[in-house]
Amino acid sequence: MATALAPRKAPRQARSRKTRDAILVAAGGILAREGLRGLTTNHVARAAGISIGSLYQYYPNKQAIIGALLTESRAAVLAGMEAAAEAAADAALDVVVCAMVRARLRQLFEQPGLTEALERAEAELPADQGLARQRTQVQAQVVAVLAEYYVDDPETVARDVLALAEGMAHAALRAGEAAFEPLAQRVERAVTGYLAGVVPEA
Amino acid sequence: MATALAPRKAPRQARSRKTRDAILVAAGGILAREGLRGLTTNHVARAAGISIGSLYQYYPNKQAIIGALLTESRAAVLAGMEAAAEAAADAALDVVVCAMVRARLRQLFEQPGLTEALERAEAELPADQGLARQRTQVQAQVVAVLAEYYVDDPETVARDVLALAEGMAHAALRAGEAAFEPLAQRVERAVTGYLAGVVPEA
Amino acid sequence: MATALAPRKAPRQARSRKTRDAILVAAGGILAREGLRGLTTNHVARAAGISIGSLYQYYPNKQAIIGALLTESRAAVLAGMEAAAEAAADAALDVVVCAMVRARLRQLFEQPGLTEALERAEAELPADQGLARQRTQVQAQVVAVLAEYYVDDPETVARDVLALAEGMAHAALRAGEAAFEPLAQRVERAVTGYLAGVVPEA
Amino acid sequence: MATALAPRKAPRQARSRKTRDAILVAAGGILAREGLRGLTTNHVARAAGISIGSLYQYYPNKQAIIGALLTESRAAVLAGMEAAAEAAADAALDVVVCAMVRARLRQLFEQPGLTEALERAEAELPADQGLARQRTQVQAQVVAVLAEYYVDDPETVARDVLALAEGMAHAALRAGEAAFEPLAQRVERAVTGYLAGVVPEA
DNA sequence: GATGAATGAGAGTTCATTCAT
DNA sequence: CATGAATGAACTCTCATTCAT
Repeated sequence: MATALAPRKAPRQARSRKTRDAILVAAGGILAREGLRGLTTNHVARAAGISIGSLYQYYPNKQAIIGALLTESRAAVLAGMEAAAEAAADAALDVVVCAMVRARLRQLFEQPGLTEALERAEAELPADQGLARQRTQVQAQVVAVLAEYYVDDPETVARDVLALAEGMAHAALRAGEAAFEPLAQRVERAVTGYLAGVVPEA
Repeated sequence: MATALAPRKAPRQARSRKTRDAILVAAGGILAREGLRGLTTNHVARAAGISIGSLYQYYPNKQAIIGALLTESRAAVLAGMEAAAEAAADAALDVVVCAMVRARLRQLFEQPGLTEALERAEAELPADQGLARQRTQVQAQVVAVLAEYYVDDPETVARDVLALAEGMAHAALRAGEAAFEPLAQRVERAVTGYLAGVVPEA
Repeated sequence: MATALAPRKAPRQARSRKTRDAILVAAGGILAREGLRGLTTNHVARAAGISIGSLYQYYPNKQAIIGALLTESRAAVLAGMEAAAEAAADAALDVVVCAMVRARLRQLFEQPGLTEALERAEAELPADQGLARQRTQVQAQVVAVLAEYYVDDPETVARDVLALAEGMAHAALRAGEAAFEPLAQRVERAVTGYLAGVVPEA
Repeated sequence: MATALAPRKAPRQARSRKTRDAILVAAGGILAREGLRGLTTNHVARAAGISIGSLYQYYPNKQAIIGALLTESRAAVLAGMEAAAEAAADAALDVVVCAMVRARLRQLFEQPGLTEALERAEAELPADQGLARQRTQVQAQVVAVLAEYYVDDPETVARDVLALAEGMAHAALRAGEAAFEPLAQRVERAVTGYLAGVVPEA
């Protein structure tokens, strides 16, 4: 009964995969530039250089496109954060967390506007289990690290850290900041300050 | 082409003002409960207990309603933050800033969902000068305080502080947190930590 | 979850009622002339001399229009058959039944094509309780009479009688027969013949 | 404008004929199960285990498939009725007619749903000469018998008899009757009764 | 011949907005 | 001023049909 959010056909052939990706790229661009209001299926199809019928061969409905965009976006964060966590393994807690946060920030900077628009879009979407799970996974990755350091209430801490970083990044991007490093350092200050009251004395 | 966002007529008469407010209350409730998707003009009119025709006597279009809601919301923050700043006058920088941030947080908690939905709505609206100015004013109030303490680049600092607080609050509310004080203290930790690297030794 | 088939608003004002009826008349005409394929909402609106938006103020969806048409059609049969049954009260069984059948036939002749098209349309519609109940009522009226005469298995008999009459009428109309009486008499012959093997000796 | 309803190529090769039949079987099944609404060309192709492109190699359009289904169905009736008529040759008029009617009923019972759906489908199709002729042939076969017995207006009688039988059968099937014989006997009663007023004393 | 990706006209439906009453 | 019926552009999605591979 719940609308399927899964893409429609597995892209076995190279051409198919290209079309599928072209749709996502087009949709992402529109979403970032014009917001959810501008994201009409016809508009996406035109921007992707395909017909509306083709679009619906790849995605069963508009939500599925947004869902795929979200999935892709979150997979990228997850991958980035995982890599960062591994690279910083065995460092102090705040160092590891900051590394993960940086990975997240980098993504926000690479697709300015898109991530924010996507999250706004998700809020307007009917609730979907798959998407909810994905949203949790990003946080869960931070939780895992925090747990290793015996941080109390790691869920809340992870949520706080990610939320403050994202909040700052969105505001900075909206204000026109283009440089990554200065923002990253300011975020790190906030994160470190926040964590100072959380880390057990070890 | 630029649609006027100003309300249509000055509410000189008491009845007019009441109707105007009823529209905003109805719209705000719907926005908080059902998101931008559920906010249709007919729906608002019905919820406000008036006809669709009357609604358009008070607001020239849907955007104007959202604009009024945003204006109202921001006026409340401004008032709250101003009061907080005065009450904490002459205290240490972080104390004053935290007091202002608390005022902001309190508003977010009082209308959970609405503020967030309102901001999402604003992002989807065509850019409007008036609203942009308002957004700046909230930040400007913090900037004014920071400047008194000779903080460097007060615009960025103000933006950062507000953004991290709002980010954390939204995440907490979405996660179902209902208690104000715990969140406020966590936010203060982040703000204080962030500010520590900013305050001149003076 | 099941699509509502009920009309949207009660037509209190005369104008409203007129529009509602105009929609049904237009839809009925199209259905009779062009079949379900030709029955598009835009087509109906145009034929009714209203805008598509207005159409949807009166009926929540296309099915509801078909449903209303069916309801109207069945109400007419029911009324006609009831009147016929009363007028023929106390007559012999076959006389009463034939009177009812005639009432049914008369309706089929008055709106040639429509009844048939409506039934075809109903078959393509998702099952709806309300409609199913209505369909039963026509038969139930015959059952009631048969029961009074102690006919065995009145449900089957009623179904048979109505079905043979309708089958003959549809075929006759499709073949271009325009005169009512000759057909009615042929149907009566079949009905009487059929009933002869059914009536208890009394 | 008049779309050709004839199949596209003569099935000279065995494989061709098999594919052609597979298409019809698939289409017939879908039509019986899901009605005209469910009968999409892509759906048929998938159910037949071929590609949509291949489907269009065998039938020039969707109507042609329905047309072929109707042709097949009617050929079967014709054959059945012819055999029945021969087997009952020289019997009394009503015996012969009833035998033919039984043949028709048997077909309806063998493919419950399909024949009815097929007839509904035909009514929604644009009028086609070929199909109209076929429809006449079934009737013509009864006419031929009636004529032998010097029945007056044999066309009308044939139409009536077939129509009442089909009407009763469709209603019975829709009501869930599964047994053939009881229905057949009821139909025979109606037919015999009807014919009683028709046969010349001769 | 077979395939299935691609096409696009057109269907159902919504909703901001207007205007006669 | 209030009402709410009416409007129609715009949106999502389907499906018969084509055509390059």
